[in-house]
Amino acid sequence: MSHTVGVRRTQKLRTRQALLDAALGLLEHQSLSSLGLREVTRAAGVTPTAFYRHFEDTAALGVALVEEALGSLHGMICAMLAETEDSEERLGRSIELLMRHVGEQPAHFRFIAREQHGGVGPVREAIAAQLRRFAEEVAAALAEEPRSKGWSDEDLLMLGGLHVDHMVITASALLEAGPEGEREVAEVARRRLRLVTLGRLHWLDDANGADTP
Amino acid sequence: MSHTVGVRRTQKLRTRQALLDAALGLLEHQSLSSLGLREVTRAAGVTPTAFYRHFEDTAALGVALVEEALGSLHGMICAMLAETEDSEERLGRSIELLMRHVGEQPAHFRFIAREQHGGVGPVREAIAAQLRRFAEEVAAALAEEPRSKGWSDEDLLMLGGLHVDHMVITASALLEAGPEGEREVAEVARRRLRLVTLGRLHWLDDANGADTP
DNA sequence: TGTACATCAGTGAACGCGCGTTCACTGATGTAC
DNA sequence: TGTACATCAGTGAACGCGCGTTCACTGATGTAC
Repeated sequence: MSHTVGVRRTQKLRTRQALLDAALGLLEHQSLSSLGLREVTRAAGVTPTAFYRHFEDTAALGVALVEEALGSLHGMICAMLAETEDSEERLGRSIELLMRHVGEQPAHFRFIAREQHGGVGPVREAIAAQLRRFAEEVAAALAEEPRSKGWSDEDLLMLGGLHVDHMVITASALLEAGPEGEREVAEVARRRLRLVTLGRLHWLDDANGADTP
Repeated sequence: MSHTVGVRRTQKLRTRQALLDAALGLLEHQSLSSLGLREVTRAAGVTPTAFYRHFEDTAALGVALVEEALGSLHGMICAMLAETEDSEERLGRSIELLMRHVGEQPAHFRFIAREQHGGVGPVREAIAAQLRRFAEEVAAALAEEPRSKGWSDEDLLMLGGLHVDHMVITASALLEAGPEGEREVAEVARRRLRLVTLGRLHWLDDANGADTP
């Protein structure tokens, strides 16, 4: 047992995680571009200099947080797709699923919503790239359904993106509303989703891309 | 001519405007929660202490910026409603209108998109209140249309909110895309809008609120 | 297994800097008579 | 119209503070023989 799976490596990862957790907590009430390095290390219980063993600066930490947060988002989307075959009832389920995930990982969703259009370029780009990937996954899942017959890849991607954007907006609205306003936000989100689904059903009736009167 | 419309008042307003303009410029590459008071006064060409003659702190300046930015947004929405009676063709026009406004006032749209979910509570609330008002205006305008017959106020508000959110998202995407990606973003936005409009046409066909199989 | 050396995560002191805020001030603008 | 006083937008010096970053360090963990 020359190295019991690397005590040093383990401890280093533990500290790194403490930094990420501390940062995520602090980001509940401010945005990344105002997050201080010393503030994070103080909350994590290490010296300021230790920070540099893990990240170049707070922007790099932000990018790492994107990876982490979108892990939970990805889990959420997979669960959504597994439960959903797009009937009205399951559509309601997907909102409930989102509510549960937001309740369990509020900080992750808040971080994504806040930094999606935030002031730190690299983080914004990382989020955009991941959300695009999610939109593609949703589009691929939608393509499997019978009612997507005749749909172009382009239109499926458009629809996937619409669902992803709607998810982020709804998550943010749920966080903003708090427990008391939750049900109302969910109800409106459900109706929006129903509207989109109705549009989807009639997408091919119409001349589609045309601007006929 | 004891007071030629108030030289003092005029000059004060000029300085105030200089502070707002300077801040809006600086906010292109950062978010409000990291904007410094000295940074703003430096860019505006006054001493740091002069700031306090106009705003209590940078958060208050942010709230003032919301008022200003949403003036141009409001103009945009009125123009949209004036040109729009919801035919497919006019729907395309509304996107072009948005592109023009975003091109003319990029800083205002960027500010709203960035701070809508940003780290400064009072600003977030001010934006939310104004966007809700806009959603109501859009809902009221939609209510006037013949094809809104049978729609409940609740559903009209839901649709208005969907359009407002879509507008903000599209504006942000246009800014992110820059001149070269602009047309593609506009095309996707147009298709999303068409999907929503199709859903709207068939909203009452369906049992509406029901979860029938 | 035991020893001698290398690695490196985290420390603690020190630095220069820009921050937000206070204060007493100045001098142009406004007001009263 | 002219004069004497009040107002107040903007000044400039000063403050204490926390920031990001540097540096030489310590001592537990890892490695080679």
